Amino acid sequence: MPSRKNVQNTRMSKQLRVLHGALLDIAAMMNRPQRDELLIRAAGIPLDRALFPLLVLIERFGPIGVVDLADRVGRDYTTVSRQVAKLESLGLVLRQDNAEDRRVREAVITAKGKAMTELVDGARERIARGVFESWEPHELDELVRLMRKFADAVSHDPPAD
Amino acid sequence: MPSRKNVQNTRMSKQLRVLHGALLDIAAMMNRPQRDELLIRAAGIPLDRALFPLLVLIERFGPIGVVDLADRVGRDYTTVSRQVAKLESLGLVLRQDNAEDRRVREAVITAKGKAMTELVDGARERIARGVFESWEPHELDELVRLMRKFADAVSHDPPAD
DNA sequence: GCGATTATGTGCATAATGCACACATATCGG
DNA sequence: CCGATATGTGTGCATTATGCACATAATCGC
Repeated sequence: MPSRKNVQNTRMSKQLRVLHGALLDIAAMMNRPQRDELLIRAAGIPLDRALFPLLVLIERFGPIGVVDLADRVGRDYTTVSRQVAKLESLGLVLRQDNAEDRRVREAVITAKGKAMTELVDGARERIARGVFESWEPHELDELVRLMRKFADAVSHDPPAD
Repeated sequence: MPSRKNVQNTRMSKQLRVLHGALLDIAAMMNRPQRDELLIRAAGIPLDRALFPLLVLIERFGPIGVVDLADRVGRDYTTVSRQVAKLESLGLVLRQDNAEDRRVREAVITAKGKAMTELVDGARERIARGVFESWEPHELDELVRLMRKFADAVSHDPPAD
C-alpha cells in the first residue's frame, strides 16, 4: 500500500508534466513569427533573430540593466550588452544611467521601439482573444490569477541548496 | 458612457498583459541554467546553446520531424536539421524514417539523451514542487486544467485571416 | 581603507543562422 | 494517370550571434 505522500507526489509529478507540456506549447506559439513581425522583417529592420525578444523584454520590464536581461534570456551578459547596443543604434531603445548604481546602464524602450512591439503584441492579443472569448469569465480570471501567483513564486526563489 | 463591450475589452486587455508578463517570468525561470544543466556543461557535452532546448522538445514530443521542431523553436528548418544531426552524432537522439511519409526524418530521444533531460526536469520539478506544495490542491488542479485548455486552443489555430 | 564582488564593454575564435539551391517524395488537379 | 506544384530534408556559403578571456569602474562588506 503506497504511503499517502508517495501517491500525492506521483500525482503532482503527472500534473507538472502536463503543465510543462502546456508551457512548451504556448512558448511555441510565441516563437512563431506573427504576421506583423513578418512585416517588420520585410521593412528591412533585422529584428527577427536575437534582437526582437530582447526588445519585448525591454518594453515590458524596462528600465532594465544588462545582467537582468541576460538572466532572463539565458545568454551571456556580454552578448546581451552588444545586442542592446544594436537596438540603441536602431533607435529602438535608449540607454540611461541608473541613479542608484553608477555602473548600471539601463535600457528603456523608445516610441519607435514600442511601435514595433505593439505590432506583435496586437497579433498575439488577437489570438488570445479568439481563445478566451469563448471561456467563462471566471476561468480567465482564475488562469490569470494563478499564473501570476506561480510567476511571482518562481521569480523570487533563491534556491537555498 | 463606454459601451459594455468596450469595458470588457479593456478588462481583457489588462488581463492578457498580466498573463503575458507571467509567461515571460516563467520563461525566464526556464531559461536560467539549472544547476544540473551546469553539470552537463561541465561534463564537456556542448549542449547549453541551441542544442539543449531541442533535446527537451524531442523528449517531450518525439518522434518529431525537422519542420515541426523548427516551427516550435522559431528557427529555420535547415538550422534545426543540422542541430538534430549533431544531437544524433552525440548519441542523444536517433533519426528514423516515418512510415506514413517517406520524406520525414523523425527524431526520437535515446536513453542517453533522456538521462540528460531528466537532470534538468528534476531540477525544475523541485522548484515547482517548492511552489505548489503550499498551494491548495484545487488551485494546482485548476491551473493545470486551464493551462492545458489554453495550450490546446493555441496549438490548433489556423488563423483564418 | 581595501580586497572581493559586481556591472558593463572589447577582442577573438567558434558556433549558429538563414538564404539559395538541390533532390526526393507527396499531393493536387486536369 | 501524369504533369505541376508543394513539402521535407540536406548542403554550401556568407553573415550574425555567442561565450570566454580580459579590462575598467563602481559597489559592498569587513
